[in-house]
Amino acid sequence: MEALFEVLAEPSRRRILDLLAERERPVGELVDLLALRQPAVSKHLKVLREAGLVQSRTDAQRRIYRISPEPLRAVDEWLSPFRRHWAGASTRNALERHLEIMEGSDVEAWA
Amino acid sequence: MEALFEVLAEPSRRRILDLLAERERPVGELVDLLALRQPAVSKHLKVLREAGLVQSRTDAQRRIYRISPEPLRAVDEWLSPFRRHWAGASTRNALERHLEIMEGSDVEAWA
DNA sequence: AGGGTATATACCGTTAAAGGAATATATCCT
DNA sequence: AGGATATATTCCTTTAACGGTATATACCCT
Repeated sequence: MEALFEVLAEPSRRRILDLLAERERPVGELVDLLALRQPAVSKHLKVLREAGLVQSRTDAQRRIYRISPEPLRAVDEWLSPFRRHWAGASTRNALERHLEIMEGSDVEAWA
Repeated sequence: MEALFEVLAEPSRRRILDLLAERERPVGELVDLLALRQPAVSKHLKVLREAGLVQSRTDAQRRIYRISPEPLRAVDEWLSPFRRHWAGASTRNALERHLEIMEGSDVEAWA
């Protein structure tokens, strides 16, 4: 597996990214922080590495992982077309409400 | 299934969202545009509905679907900690893109 | 009422991801 | 060299997502 969104679909992998966004960490530290055994963490790290989301460097027997967030730009870009839609009720401005009314949107009809 | 990122992990579901970001569409139109049978499309739409990512309204026998992108804000927010790491000049571009799209955004307020 | 169209649901088979235990690999230290 | 530590890999089992076919449901029209 290596499709970006599928890599991010795994909660533990997102958690690892969150933890590495704070600071770089060795595998053992991630094992302590996640409710997973070391092999599971190593496997998630492998997936993240192959997706280009993390990098590792060697420190004696340890591998120190750090974030490599470049690929996340793709997620940001994918969101772009939706940003224009998600001006929600609290943030939508008067003009938008006005236009919506003038277009005759039947809000009730939408489940 | 209903965890947001897992919903988005499915390529066909993202494609549906892309298509609905352009305009609302009935199920049959999505079936024509995707390389999937109608039941598969309906199932993806169900998942998207339960995730709050689409809404449907009835038009005779047809169901017209449209985007309901509020949940995607969570993805945008999840990305926040990583934007700090998108180093260099392009970070500024991403920020500008972001602000540019947000309605009523006041650039001063982001200083 | 009955046939046609549009969509949803039920059921099934296939496939793959995820985690654990065991083991391999690499490095350190004495 | 040999043992200890840290991480990666292999193998196995379980679980669930996905797509297909068949069928149910809803609405239209004559």
